Amino acid sequence: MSEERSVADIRLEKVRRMRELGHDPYGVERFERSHAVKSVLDEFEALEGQGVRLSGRLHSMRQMGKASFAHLSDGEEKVQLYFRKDDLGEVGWELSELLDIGDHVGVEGEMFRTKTGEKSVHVRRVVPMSKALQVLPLGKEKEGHHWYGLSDVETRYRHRHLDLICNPEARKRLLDRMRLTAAVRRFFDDLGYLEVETPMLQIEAGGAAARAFVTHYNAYDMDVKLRISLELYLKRLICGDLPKVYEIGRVFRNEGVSNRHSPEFTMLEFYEAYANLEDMMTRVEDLFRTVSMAVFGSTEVAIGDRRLDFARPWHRVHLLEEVERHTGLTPHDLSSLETAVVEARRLGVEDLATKAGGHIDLAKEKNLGGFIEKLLEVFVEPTLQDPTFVIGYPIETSPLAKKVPGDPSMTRRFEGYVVGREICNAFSEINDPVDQRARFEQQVAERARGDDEAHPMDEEFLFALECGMPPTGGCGIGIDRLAMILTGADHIRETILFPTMKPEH
RNA sequence: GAGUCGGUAGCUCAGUCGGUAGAGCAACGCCCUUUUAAGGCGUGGGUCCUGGGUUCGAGUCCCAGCCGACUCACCA
Repeated sequence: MSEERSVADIRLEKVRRMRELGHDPYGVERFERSHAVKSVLDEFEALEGQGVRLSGRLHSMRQMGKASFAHLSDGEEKVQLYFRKDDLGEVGWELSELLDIGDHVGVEGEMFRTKTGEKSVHVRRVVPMSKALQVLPLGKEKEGHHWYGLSDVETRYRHRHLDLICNPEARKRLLDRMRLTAAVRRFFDDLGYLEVETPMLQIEAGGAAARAFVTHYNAYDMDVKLRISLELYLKRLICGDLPKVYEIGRVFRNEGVSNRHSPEFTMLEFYEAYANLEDMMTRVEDLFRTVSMAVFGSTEVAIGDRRLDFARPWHRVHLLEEVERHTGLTPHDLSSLETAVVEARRLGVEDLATKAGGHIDLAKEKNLGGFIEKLLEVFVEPTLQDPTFVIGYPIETSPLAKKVPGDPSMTRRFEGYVVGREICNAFSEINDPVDQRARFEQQVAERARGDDEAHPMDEEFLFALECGMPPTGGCGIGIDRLAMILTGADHIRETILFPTMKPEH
């Protein structure tokens, strides 16, 4: 017995047999189809009895003597194929008998309905175009139930092609994400923005508070870092009198992973000269409306158990007012870390945080700005279900944003929230080189005190500012998270084709 | 980084008290010219994640490690 033959051996034998019959599946270079599968189903009434040419992958097979049935998928829809020995001739029939689930084929035949009413192709010619040497997790299904599939998430991420073949929901979500990116591009192109590309390898990675990946540049024998944001180079282009620029690109942050964090993720940043914070809000509102229309065909999107309508303007609230509303801490209480901690103790903020499902340890708070953002995160964020802009962020955590006139502790910065999740970060950019230098110096001092995520000094950027930058509004949006929210994904990896994974062994 | 849970056939999973490794789908052979979870008869298939240990005997118990999931911490 030859029971030790592997599936691959058996299928390679079938390839040899096909070649003996005069057809080399791997020799085929092209096959011109007349229709997409979806269109032969949609236009069936007009096509019934007409010849069609289709191509795709076999998802199921039912052989029954001198006839057989199969389902062909072109990635979008599936249609049934009907093979009959009498109609295919000896060679054609034998070729069809050598087919397996997973093979790519082209077929020629006419549309008809079977006894049970299924729209099908009565195949007159079959052209095998590649053989699946591996067993694919495909097979039988009926009315939503299926007797195959790939649910192990590790396998789905490591072998994403199998996920794309077998799991229509995963496939749709990933495709939606790609269409979303395309819609974002179209949005900015239509507004007259210029799409640019800036360096990924940098001597010092700046523009955000994060740890960078380090790699080595052999030619210059020096270590370089992978970018953690797009910000500083894009603003240097604003300084170069490119008044509207955007970039969609990968940034890298050497930090922990979670369902909302991937070490490499796709950032959108856009900058517009002579525009301010309020203009950026308008841009974000327009962007969400346009993108949801382009991807989902509606400005109304169901997210979890909520229906959001991006046709409506977003709520606008002020950070300190919201914090006061939820904690009782007044702007005056929050004028210094010391008084803030005293007042927070008096109000029992730690217990309130626990009740709200968060955690605050007053003894651990190091600076006022960080504490305020912590309060925002624990008490305010969960309440921001409808699209909302939170305006006015503390200066310590906003080293690239203009100060609020008359209030040197606050900046002209906002973040946008949807279903309690932060989705964008924007500000009126600092264009005063003296102010910017002072902010960097503050950051460098933080770094010296052990904060390895503080911004480094960037003399090149400062030089550009010194040459004159117009007033500018800027905004950053994490594309993966945007896709997560809009497609209802519970893990960021569901929106990334090939998420970072440790090697299997 | 910490805690909890998981890893058994190509896929989805079961495996009792420690006693010969199981099912469905997929695969292979035969029959079957409108089936659709096609059907009938038959067959093969395992590094039970890895390495140690306990035991007459380990998929099962113990220890260590690897990979993953979830929760938490940092971050967007």
